[in-house]
Amino acid sequence: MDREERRAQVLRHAKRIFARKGYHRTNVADIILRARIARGTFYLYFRNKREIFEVLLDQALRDLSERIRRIRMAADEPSPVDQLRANLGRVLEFVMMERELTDIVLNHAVGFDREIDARILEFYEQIAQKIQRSLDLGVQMGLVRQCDTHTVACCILGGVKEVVGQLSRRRRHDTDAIVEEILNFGLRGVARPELLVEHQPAGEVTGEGERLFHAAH
Amino acid sequence: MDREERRAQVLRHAKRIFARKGYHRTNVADIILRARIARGTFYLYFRNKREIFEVLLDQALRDLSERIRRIRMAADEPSPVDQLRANLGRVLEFVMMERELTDIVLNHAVGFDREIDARILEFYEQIAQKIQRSLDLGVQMGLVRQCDTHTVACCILGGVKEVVGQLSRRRRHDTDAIVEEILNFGLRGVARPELLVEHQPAGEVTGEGERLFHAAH
Amino acid sequence: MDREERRAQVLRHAKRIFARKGYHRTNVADIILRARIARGTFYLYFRNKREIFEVLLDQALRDLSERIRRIRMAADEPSPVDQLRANLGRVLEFVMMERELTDIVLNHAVGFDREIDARILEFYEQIAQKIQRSLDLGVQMGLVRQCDTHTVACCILGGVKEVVGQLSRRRRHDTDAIVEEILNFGLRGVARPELLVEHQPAGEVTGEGERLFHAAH
Amino acid sequence: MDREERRAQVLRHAKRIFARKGYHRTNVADIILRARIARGTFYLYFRNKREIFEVLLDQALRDLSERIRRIRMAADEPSPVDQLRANLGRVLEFVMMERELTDIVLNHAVGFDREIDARILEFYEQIAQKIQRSLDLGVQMGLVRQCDTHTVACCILGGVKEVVGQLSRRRRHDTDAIVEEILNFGLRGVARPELLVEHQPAGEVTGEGERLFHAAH
DNA sequence: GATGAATGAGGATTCATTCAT
DNA sequence: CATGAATGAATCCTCATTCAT
Repeated sequence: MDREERRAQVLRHAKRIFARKGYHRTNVADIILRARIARGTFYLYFRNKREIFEVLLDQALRDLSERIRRIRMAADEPSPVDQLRANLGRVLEFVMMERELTDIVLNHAVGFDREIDARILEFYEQIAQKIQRSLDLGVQMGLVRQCDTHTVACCILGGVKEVVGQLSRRRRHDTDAIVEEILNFGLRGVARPELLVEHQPAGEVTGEGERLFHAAH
Repeated sequence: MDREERRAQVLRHAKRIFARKGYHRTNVADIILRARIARGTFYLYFRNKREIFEVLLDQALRDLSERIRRIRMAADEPSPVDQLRANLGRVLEFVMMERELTDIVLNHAVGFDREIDARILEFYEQIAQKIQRSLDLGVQMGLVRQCDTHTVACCILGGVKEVVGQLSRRRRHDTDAIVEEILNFGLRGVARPELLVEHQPAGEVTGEGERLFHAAH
Repeated sequence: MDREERRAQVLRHAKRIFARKGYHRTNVADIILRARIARGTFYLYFRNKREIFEVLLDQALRDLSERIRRIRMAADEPSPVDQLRANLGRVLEFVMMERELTDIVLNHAVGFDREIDARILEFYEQIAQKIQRSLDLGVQMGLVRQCDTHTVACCILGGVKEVVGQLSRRRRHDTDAIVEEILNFGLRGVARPELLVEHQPAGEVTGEGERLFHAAH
Repeated sequence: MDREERRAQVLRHAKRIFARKGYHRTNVADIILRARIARGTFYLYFRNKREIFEVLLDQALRDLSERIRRIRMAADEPSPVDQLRANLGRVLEFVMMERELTDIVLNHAVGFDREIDARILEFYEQIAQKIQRSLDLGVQMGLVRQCDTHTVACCILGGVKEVVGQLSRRRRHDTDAIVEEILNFGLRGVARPELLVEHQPAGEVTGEGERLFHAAH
């Protein structure tokens, strides 16, 4: 077997175990047992237990980072809302595909080690900043109401994290609806209220979302 | 020294250490060193390392639970929004007072042990349910828009958790403003849009919040 | 409460616990719990855990020693067989009365500590010697057949120990019959054969024992 | 070094130490020091301290059990007395070869742990039963006098145990004579008296044994 | 490269004994 | 005398990592 292939195989097994038991309760013994390799072989591919965990973590963080793209306001881009929707969709797609990695990022990598803690914190910090910058832009453009964009960005990030945690735990697959629900909640939370209702008949409830989401066009 | 006093003293020290280093990296040696007691003395007050952690965790969960009260609709109660505000205020007050416990609940108690994991999950689950029930009630009363209240409840819970995490990390104290910010974001996210803007001049932004928050009166 | 009385009370409780769990598995905590005294009080009456055990052991060894009397051949003494019978009877009486002490002497005091091991070994050694001397005397008097009296003495001692162990474990009380049985077995094992059968009709079996036991008169 | 070889080596050292100091006073440190292995290596071969002790105990009990064979009455078998002699010989051979194991079975395994206590008790119980069954058979065949075979079996077992204990402590090697002595004592203790003396001249003492022992032919 | 036996530092827990009140 | 909180040495066991084959 090719070196990279074997390494990937070990990573695959480790991922499942770390996700299930967390870093501390996972032994090297667990990993080599599942990966069907010898103790020494493990150390041929990874410097130590910590490294294999970091590789997995980095992989997840990098992938997630790529899935969350900056909102662009160019004329040839989709509407900001559509860009948000696409971001959210990609994140949830990752979650559904990589439940184990999600679990690791979300739960098992905190309170672990100064350095790794810091790395995760920084990752979330970056996302929060991306969100905050988008909000600031929205305010400038008259789409987002005046608010403490830092706190609101946290709220949004936290909301997504919590829903993501739920999803990774449950076997639900109706991600599109959930994306819509989060988007709806978040946008209403930040939108300037004038953009939400216009000449709307009392009973009609479902249609409004669509209007909001496309109001920026 | 009185028994309870001594026990509390040990707990106090353990709390700081667990918060800083997490359960696994904290030794009994660390705790007894800080608490200035002998090895055996520790085991006089706690069956084992796990127990002292559980005591701290339970203490936090119980305290937090008490701070989050069910929204009541009786005539002699404050408005629902005021009740929400009070809940949030009490939670943030706890966070500021008990940064270490907050840290433990938020970060260090997950991926630890099936049983403790389950206990924390259940705690959050209960809060999510409280939120969801409030939302359901709001929908019935025509205050909250039609939505997937489960997902939205998750979003709200997650938002609060994230902000709380931020707060426990930083030395900020403007909690009242933050409470207001979260409330504002959350309420707008769920309120029926008609309740948000009524005959409002375009420029006026700040006044609208107040109206919303007291709309239920 | 009087000092000696209290000491005796603690000893009584310790005896039961040592018998049931042995020295090593018995904690000072067990003893003070049962005796309803404080930790420090224990050390007021006994230097340490070992001492209380030794007191019990010595008590048992001394009592037993007194119950096993040297066989005397004076004209005004009962027959040697009756003296043996009386010895055995007294030993079994002790066993039935002091099951716990018996248990301690028999089982829980070996492999414990060089010194205590030696003391017990010496005790048994002394009894074996008493038996051996009696046998030697019997040989001289023409009652006992030629044999390796040391080995035979061991056999006899061991036989009694084993039966005693059985008795202390079970709730049987027919000690007299057992005394007779042991005596019968042992005497036949050592008696000169001529003394066992004399002009005896083939079928008669039960009577012979009596003749043997009183043959020395 | 081969796995089994290494394991055996550790067992060999542990055997000596357990025999000398007993279970409780023996540390794992003692064992690994003697066996010249690292702490962890010990736990590679044995789950814990208790297990290595049990392995040794079981080994002894199994070996001993195999050395004590049921007395068979078939025409092509040696005489019952010869079978007894062979059994005794094999037991004493074991004792001389495996003094340490003998010591463990005899002394260091009692009052240790409910389960192990029970196992040893059961072992002796089984031997006692074997003896008792042989006695019952002897009674049926008219070789053994009427008696409480249970008690007598205990006497015989105890006698052997005591002699065995003596042997394992001392450096004697004249086992054949001792076997003969025990046999002689035991057989006389149980034999029907008519079988012991027949037309025997007064002075002749040594010959009688032979006759008895071969009477069953 | 692959193996897995060996290592030993590290950490949790117990319990006999002391001593201030 | 009596108490029981405090002590800390002793001991078992785990597990990440190394290294000779």
